[in-house]
Amino acid sequence: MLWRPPRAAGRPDGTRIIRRSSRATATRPPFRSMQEKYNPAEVECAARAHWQASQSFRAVPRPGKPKYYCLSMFPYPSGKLHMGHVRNYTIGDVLTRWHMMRGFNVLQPMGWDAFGLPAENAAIQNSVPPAKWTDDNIAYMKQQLQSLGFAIDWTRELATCKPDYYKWNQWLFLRMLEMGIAYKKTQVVNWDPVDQTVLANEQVIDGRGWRTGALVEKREIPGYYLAITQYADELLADLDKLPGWPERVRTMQANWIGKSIGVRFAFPYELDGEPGKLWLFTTRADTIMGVTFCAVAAEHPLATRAARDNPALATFIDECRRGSVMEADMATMEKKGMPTGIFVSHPLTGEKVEVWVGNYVLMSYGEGAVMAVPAHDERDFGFAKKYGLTIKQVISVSGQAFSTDAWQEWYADKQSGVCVNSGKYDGLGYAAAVQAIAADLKARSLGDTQVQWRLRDWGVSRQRYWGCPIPIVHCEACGSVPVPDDQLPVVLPVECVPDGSGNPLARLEAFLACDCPKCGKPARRETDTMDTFVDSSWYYARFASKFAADAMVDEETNYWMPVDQYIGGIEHAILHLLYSRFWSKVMRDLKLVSYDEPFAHLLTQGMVLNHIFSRRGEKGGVSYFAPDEVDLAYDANGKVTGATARADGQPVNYGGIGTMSKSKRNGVDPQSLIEHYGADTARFFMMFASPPEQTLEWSDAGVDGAYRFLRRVWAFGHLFAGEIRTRIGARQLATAKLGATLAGLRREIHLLLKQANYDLAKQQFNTVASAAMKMLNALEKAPRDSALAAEVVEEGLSILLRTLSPITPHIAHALWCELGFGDDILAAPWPEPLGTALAQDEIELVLQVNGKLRGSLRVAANATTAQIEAAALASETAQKYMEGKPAKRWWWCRAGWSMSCCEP
RNA sequence: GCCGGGAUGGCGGAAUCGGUAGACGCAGCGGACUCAAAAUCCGCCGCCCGUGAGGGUGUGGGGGUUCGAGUCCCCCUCCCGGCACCA
Repeated sequence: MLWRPPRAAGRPDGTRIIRRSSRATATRPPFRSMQEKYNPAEVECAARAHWQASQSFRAVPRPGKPKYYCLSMFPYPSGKLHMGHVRNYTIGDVLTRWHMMRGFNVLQPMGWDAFGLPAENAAIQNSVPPAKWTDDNIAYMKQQLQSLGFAIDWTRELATCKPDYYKWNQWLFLRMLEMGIAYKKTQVVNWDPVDQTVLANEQVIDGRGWRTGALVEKREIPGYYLAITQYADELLADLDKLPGWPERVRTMQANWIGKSIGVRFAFPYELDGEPGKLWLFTTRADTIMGVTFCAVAAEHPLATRAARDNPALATFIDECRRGSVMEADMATMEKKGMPTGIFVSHPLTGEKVEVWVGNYVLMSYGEGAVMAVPAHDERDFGFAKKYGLTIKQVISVSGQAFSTDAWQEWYADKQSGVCVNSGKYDGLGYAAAVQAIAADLKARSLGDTQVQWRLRDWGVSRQRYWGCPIPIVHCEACGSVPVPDDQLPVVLPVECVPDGSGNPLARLEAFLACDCPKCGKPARRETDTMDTFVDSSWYYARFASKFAADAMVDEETNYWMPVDQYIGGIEHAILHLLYSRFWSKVMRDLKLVSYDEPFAHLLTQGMVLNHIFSRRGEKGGVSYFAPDEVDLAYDANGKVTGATARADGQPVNYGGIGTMSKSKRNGVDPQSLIEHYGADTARFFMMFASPPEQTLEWSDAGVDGAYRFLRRVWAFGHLFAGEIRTRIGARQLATAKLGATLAGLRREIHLLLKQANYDLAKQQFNTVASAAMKMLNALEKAPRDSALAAEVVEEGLSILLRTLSPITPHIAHALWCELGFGDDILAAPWPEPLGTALAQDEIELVLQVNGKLRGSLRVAANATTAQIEAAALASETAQKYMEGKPAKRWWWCRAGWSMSCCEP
């Protein structure tokens, strides 16, 4: 869809900015024709028309210019833009435009993460096909994005729900099957027994299905996995290749991958006359002599066997099946267990150890069994206390007394403990004990050291309709057969309307029926679709490519990739970013791309919050009030003392601050903001209110302040055009000697510019906005009575407009043209502070005595240390606070100012 | 529960390498302009004591290092993100 101005104002050719007054002033220079009042709608319309006409954001490879690929996480088309999007994309746009002005060849694309659950929920609610709902949302949100003036190359737009995109999900999945990376095994899912359907974790509320209220069960079904663990070593090691990522994200990923070296070993047993081995893994082999029981998962073969002739245990195992599969729930739920009556032998002592079934042991993790050392593991300790099991101390820390009464932190200490009650291992520390015990287990062929990863393989099968079909055909004779490349894509039918009771694909004969690619006989298609994280694992590479019909990516990808700056929410710190890194490495191993890591620099932006107001209803329910439906009362200090609903004047409760959400009614619609104030105000407030990585609190008053500032910028431009600019004669600023006032003003502007440039490099945009405000404050107070003064102001204004332009591009563009600085501010060079402007004759020093601030001192900028010390000692401050004693020590701090100190 | 992060006036936040805490903005208070209002402009604004000059105190709480700590170290509290099927 082509860009269309939302209103009729302005001309699409973009050659002139303001039309209304142009007839009366047609013969004057353009800067004299500008309107006195800031009219954001006109200004923004015209600026966008200019960018559209000159194809300003079309990105093509240009050898010889440094490239900059700036990518914001693409949105899920949920209906309309929310403030989080506005914030995310404004950050990206500021970086994009800043780099454009600094001579980079910039690519900033945009697209749609278009498969996912909300489309199915909307279908259930409104009986709209997910495809239609999604397409409508994309059209609306695209128009919203365009009205915000982002410097996006829309020729590269893509949506992951379109066959020309997801074909390549399927194609790469088939390559992964060939490589042995994709494979099939059972997975545990949430099962709603009433709707007979698999539920997502978010559809399980307090252990019940969201629609039916039925108790959710765990169910094992087959599914496809991607062996991300084959890349675990590289994913961990390559974190060191990402210095442009926040330290905390790298730490989170490293912990998630979770490399640990431990011991995998077995407890031998004999059951039903057959010998067997209970395998398990531990990182605390040094405590092996303290094992008093073992625990297995409810689905473990030993548990199943024991339940055969133990109805109580069978009931307990059944109970374990109910409940959520989420790790957070598993970790916080009450630990329960039951003995199986089966005993295994301790691999080193031969002692009999009983096997229990524990609801906290996961079959899908490790071997589905754990050794229990109640004395040195907090969870085992609680479990043993609850069921009266033996607690045997085998680690001691000198000076600490062990007691089974209560758990103490040091019981689990690896650093300072040594083995006790452990026979030949007594006295050994952690590392030595693990080594000795592993060697002994190996000698008995009952175990060995093993590297263990916390990271699990990525289950990609989803029993849902609105996703990318998994390209597999099920044939009675041939089994699961991959769809041949020349039959791709397997197209998802777009007319289905899910109703919440299972996947509609499973009932759609037109989709299901097919011929087996191998034997040609009638067969059935796989109805599972792929996790939507697959879609978002490689979209950045497609953006950088020419969208070829016959290739996943082409050569151009290697020009733009890796992404120089990736921007998105901190909530994606682990899964999306890890999956993308993994997918990139697979593509690299297939020689599709030439990079190891997809994202060179990462900026994780904080969430957008707003105030929450509520009132408890007569029946006990809580109703929420939107912030604009509430009046606040203040005390004399400006502190909020209460709130009342505008509708009825009755008090409402202030519920603090929280993420914007529909249910709390505290969301702010970007659309109304844009219509009311314009995109520049929205963008400026977003950048000014807090630094990108922190949460941002919404404030209507703050938005007003941003709007007020932009009006002042406009008014100053008008003043400059009418009064100041006419004073400028022969250009003399480069050579003239400025008086103290003008030199001070010029120095202030250049100092602010220096700070703004520093902060841009740090990606701290709130202080860039604040520097622009300070520049305007200085310019408004500036003398303007001479040609030289006018020239200083002109220079300052040109710096201000350029500093502002990445944040508020429309108004900066309009004023730049109107005031005669040039045709296109995007083509103007980014300003740099001048040494001559920053120089000063005198500097102010601060005096501290014993670390306390006591006074200040002005000295010549070129004064020597000795001169400054002499002046400091002679100062009133020294007389008063040093009581005539000589300074014992001096400290000199940062350049530009310093301080001194004496000790008593 | 585990992993990661955060806490500075009435509010959002600033303080670049351990060196003037509170820049900039919002809210509030006082004033100018106006018939009036809006808009705009000027001034004040951490807390306590003091008429004032000035003094003390202060960056979630407790301890420590240092001439000097919002910043570094240890302990604690509260809040937020993630926990593998929300995206």
